[in-house]
Amino acid sequence: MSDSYSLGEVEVSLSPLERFEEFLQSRGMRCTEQRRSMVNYVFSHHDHFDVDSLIERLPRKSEPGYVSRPTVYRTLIEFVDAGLLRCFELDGRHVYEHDYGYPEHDHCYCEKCRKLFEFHSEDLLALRDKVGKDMSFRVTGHRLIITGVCQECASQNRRKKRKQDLL
Amino acid sequence: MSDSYSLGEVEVSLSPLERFEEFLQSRGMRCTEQRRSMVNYVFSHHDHFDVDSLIERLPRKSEPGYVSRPTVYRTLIEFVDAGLLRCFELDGRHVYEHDYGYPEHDHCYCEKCRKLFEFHSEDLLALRDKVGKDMSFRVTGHRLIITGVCQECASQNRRKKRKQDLL
DNA sequence: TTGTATGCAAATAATTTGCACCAAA
DNA sequence: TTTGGTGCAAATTATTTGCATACAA
Repeated sequence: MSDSYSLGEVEVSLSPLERFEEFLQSRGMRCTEQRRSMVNYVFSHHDHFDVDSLIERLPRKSEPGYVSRPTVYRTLIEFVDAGLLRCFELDGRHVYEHDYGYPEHDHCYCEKCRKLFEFHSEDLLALRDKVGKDMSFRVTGHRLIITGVCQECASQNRRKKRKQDLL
Repeated sequence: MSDSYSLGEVEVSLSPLERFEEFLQSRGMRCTEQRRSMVNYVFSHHDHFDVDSLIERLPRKSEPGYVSRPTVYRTLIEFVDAGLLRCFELDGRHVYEHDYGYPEHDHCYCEKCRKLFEFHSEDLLALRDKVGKDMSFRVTGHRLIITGVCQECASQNRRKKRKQDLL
C-alpha cells in the first residue's frame, strides 16, 4: 500500500478514515464503531446521496455496523465539518457528495429524471472571483446548478412524440 | 397612467395584478380577495422574502386583507406558476423574489448577516449555454449562489480584531 | 347555481433534541 | 473512571392536505 490514497481523480495523503480520525483527535472526539461504519459505507461509493439512500445501504438494526438515524444525521454534519463531504439542498432535502480527494465541480440537474451530472469549469471560478472583486465580497465558495433536461430524457420525449405522431 | 408598467428596471406591459388576472382567467381560476391582497403586499416591495416575513407584512387575522397561512403557501405557488415570482431554497426554507418585470440576476450570500446581494453577469449566461452544449443538456435555467462575507461584515470583523488587539 | 377557494385543524416529512444508558481513552 | 456518544422517543420546523363552509362567476 502506498502512502498516498487515490479517490476519484485527486491524490491525497490520507484515507478518509485516517483524515476523519485526525479530525476527531483534534477536537477531543472519539472514534466509535458507528463513525467507522459510516466512513466505510459513505466512501465506498462516489454517488450523490441523501440520508434515506445512505441508510438503505447501511446495515439494518441488529446487524453489525448499524447506525441509528439520529446518529447518521449527526455524523454527516461531522463529515462536512471535517471537509470529507459537501452538502447542498435540492427539492427540499439535503444532498451530500464527496469533497475530500474529489475534484471541485458543479452540477446540471435534470428536471425529468432528477439525476445530477457533474462538470468542471475554470471559467466559472474566474467569473466568481471577478464578481467578488467587483462587489467587494470576500468569496469563500459557490454553488451553481444548471437546470434542464438531460440527453436521455430529451431523446425519450422525442421517441414518445414520434410514436404519437403515428397514431 | 401609461399603458406600460415599470418595476425595477424592466418595462412590462401589464401590472402584476393584471398579469395574474390573465393567468387566473386562462386556467379558470378566480380572482379572490385573498389573491388580490397577496399581489398588493408581495409587489409593493422588491426584497427577497420567505413565508414568515411575508405574513408579518400581511394584515393580521380579522383585519381586511388577511390571508391564512395555507392560502399564503398556495398562492405563492401560483405566483411562481404565473411567472411573477421565482423561488429557491436557502438554509432549509423557500425564498421568493420578483421575476416579472425584474431583470435576471444571481446572488452573493453573506454567511455572517445572511443577506443576499444581487448581481448580473452576461458571461455566466454564455458559460451556462456552453456547458449545456458540451454536455448535450437542454438548459432551461440555472441558480448560482456565491457564498462568502459581505463588505460590511468583513469590516466589522476587522474593527473587532483591532479592538481586541488593544486589550 | 356551480364548482373553485378558503380557513381550520390535522397530517407529513425532514431533521433535531432530551435523556438515560453505553463505551472509548 | 471520566467524559463523550448512542439509541430511543419525542419535539421542532416548514409545508401540505382533508374537509366543511364561503364566495366568485
